[in-house]
Amino acid sequence: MSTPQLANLRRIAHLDMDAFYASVELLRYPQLKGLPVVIGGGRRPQDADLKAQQGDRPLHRIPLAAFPRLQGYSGRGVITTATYAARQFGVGSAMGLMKAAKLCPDAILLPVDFAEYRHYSRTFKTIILDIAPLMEDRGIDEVYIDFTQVPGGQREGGRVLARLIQKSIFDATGLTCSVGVAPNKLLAKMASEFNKPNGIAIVYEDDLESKIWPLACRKINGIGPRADEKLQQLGIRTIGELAQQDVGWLIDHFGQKTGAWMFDAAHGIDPRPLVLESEPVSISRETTFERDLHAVRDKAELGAIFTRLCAQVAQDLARKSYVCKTIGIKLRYDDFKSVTRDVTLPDYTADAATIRHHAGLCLKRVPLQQRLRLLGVRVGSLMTVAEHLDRLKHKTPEPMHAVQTAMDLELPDAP
DNA sequence: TCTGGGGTCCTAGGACCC
DNA sequence: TCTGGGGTCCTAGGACCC
Repeated sequence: MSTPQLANLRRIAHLDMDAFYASVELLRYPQLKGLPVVIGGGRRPQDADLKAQQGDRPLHRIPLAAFPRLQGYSGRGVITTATYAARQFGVGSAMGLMKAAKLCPDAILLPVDFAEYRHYSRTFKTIILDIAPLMEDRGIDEVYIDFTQVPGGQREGGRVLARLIQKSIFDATGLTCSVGVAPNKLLAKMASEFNKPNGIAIVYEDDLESKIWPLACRKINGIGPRADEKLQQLGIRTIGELAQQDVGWLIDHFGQKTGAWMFDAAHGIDPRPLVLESEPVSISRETTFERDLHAVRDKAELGAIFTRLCAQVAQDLARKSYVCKTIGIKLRYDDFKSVTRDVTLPDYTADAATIRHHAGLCLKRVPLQQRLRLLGVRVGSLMTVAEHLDRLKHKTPEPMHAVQTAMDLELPDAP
């Protein structure tokens, strides 16, 4: 059979699990189906015990009068996710618990259980990889998938394969997801929002004007609240309006890189390939205190937290088999302003005491009169332990400029 | 009753080198 | 002595995303 091979259209899918955390919780507490449920809250040491005791019974309702203090919440928690029933009330992620309680007093609050979500995350990604091997991991509940060369990936513009993946995930987990399929990641990401939940949307190049241009600029992945506000001040609200602008004018207002990118994005152009694997750039731990702390008056408490954060970072490095060369801190004052300080060492390390020492020196470089609400420890300039050992073994005293200098010095002797 | 935690990438200035 | 230009690394801050 020598059927002429039709040129395959590039078909990129974006898959987004629907209300992921909440849906996982509904698997555990099916009696909450249809009710407004929010996931989030502060850290509560007793949550694990509560969960064990209560079994499949729902936990707390907010606000229950004196919520949150009586229930042990710090009052500083935010909503991580909400069921669609809760979203009807205007409750959404990143919202403070107190505000959520006002908007939807009958919502049921569940504490987050990352171990459980990670389990389901691994499960659905494994299912996808079995069907379509080119997948970019975009976090716990999102992926991009290249449909282009997958058998059936071109049928109905990708709809058939999207349906197969949806069904496979649902059959294995009971979870639903939404899929957008388009010529590139940018458009696929937008398309996956079109028919939520449990929807599929197919976008072709020719759909740009009808399906993309009417959308708000904010729908472009990469245009956040700040850029959106600036665009609005310039009188630009929709992607279509953005597309009408002169690229030079956009560059004047947003800089070379961002301006040119915005112009391309508004025209549906996105050349980014899928990133199938990547190495971490940094590892960090941070915590918001139950109450604002003062560097002097709460020295002991702060010191203990600081040391614990460093130990956690060191543990993370060890668990992931990395060493680091840059050590830094982040703190947030009671007025919510943040500062960072970091230092790059001559040698790599993964040692908790070393991290604690240099993080401590960083802390000394920062004003500490004001109360603090958050402290964080971060390490960067990472290298895998394997590569680090390898370099030590081969004694490559890396600095390339030194090598270059040596070569330069030899040049006059060359024939 | 303000605003979590874990990341990535970009910008911009200064140091330092060629 | 002055001028210039490119490149890399380091540091601080900020936008954005999940």
